[in-house]
Order: sequence, then C-alpha cells, then structure tokens
Amino acid sequence: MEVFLKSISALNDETRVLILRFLDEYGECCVCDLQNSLGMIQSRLSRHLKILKEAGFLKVRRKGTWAYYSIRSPLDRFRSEALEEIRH
Amino acid sequence: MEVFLKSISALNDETRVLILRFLDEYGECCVCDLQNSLGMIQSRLSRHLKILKEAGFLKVRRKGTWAYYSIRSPLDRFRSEALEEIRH
DNA sequence: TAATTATATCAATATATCTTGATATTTAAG
DNA sequence: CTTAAATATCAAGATATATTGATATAATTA
Repeated sequence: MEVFLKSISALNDETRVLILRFLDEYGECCVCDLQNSLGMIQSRLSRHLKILKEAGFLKVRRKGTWAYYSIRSPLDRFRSEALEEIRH
Repeated sequence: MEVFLKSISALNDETRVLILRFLDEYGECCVCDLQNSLGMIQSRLSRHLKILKEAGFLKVRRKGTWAYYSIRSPLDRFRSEALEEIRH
C-alpha cells in the first residue's frame, strides 16, 4: 500500500507529469536543461525530481556539479503503464 | 492529461484505495454496508464514492433510497492495472 | 584559497484536500 | 401528509502539498 500510494502521489501533480513526459521523450537531462526547456525555476525542479526519484520513476547520475536525471529502467509493470498513459 | 490526473488524484487517498479494494473483493455494496464494514461515517464515504465514480472507477445503481456502488466494468487498461496493483 | 556554477534544502506563504457534524434531499411507510 | 431512513451536500477547521526566494552544499576553476 505504501509503495503504491507513493507512486500515485508522485504522479499526482501536473509539473511532475510534464517532467516525466519530457525525460521520456528526450532522455537524460540535467536540471538546467529542464529549467530552460520547461521554464521552471531550479528549486521547483529540484523538489519534484527528488519526489519522482524517491517514488522509483527516475535515476540520477552525478558528474561534477551536474546531476543528470533520466527515467529509471526497467520500470515495474504499474509504473510502465503509467508512463505509457502519460505518452498519450 | 486531465483524465489521467483525475484518475490519479482519485487513487491518491488511502480511504479510496480501501474502498476500491473492498468493492473489488466483495462486489456491489450500499453505503451503509461500507459504513459498517469499513467503520467510516456516512458523509466521508459519500464524498469518496463520488470522487471514485467521477473518476470512472465506480458505478451506482439506485433502488429506493439505497445506492449500490460497484466497480465499473469494463475498466480501461490503466484503471485495471491500478486495481490489480491494489489487490496486492 | 577565493570565486563561480549547478544543485539541494529551507522557511514562509498560498492553495488544495480531508474530516466532521449539521443540514438538505429523496423515497418509502404509516 | 408526516415521519423515518438512506444518501448527498455544505461549512468550518485541520492537514498536506506546492511555489517562491533565500541560503547551503559541493565541485570546479582562477
């Protein structure tokens, strides 16, 4: 239940759905890419990226001061279905 | 997006997950059955049943003053997957 | 070491959602 | 027509979540 609700509450925000859709379409991005592409300030993105990561949707790769976020792979069945839903 | 987020926000509450799980297991119930079985007051149930219905998870059958709620069928793919997730 | 850059976290405020008890509505029964 | 029962809705307060700007951290470069 907790895991399910954690996934659900991560999805329950338009900003996070936009982030997932963008990373799904364009692949790995650093926070500043997302800032430019989605027109959001950094603290806002950082917060939502953390929530998506902790809910199992994203992974991070750090290189120097950069943090590159991407869709975690493989996703389990439910998260995959959710992502599929987000694509359309 | 609106439809997806409406489904997601309907799922984003432990009370509603419990209601879905109960109706999935026991089938059609009236509100007073749920009151007794789930130990929740009537106004609370009524609110959550409405949200689940409007998000496409439930249907109602009215008979006299009674309202019998059940899982809508067929559910689309994403809602089915969510329900499957709730079963376990 | 000091300055710079990218990212993370915090504090304050704003907004949304949930719970409860009270009231309204609808239908059936006396 | 009045009463009672089941359900729906509303208003108020409580709780959770989002946004923003400020600050902290960590790595890089001068």
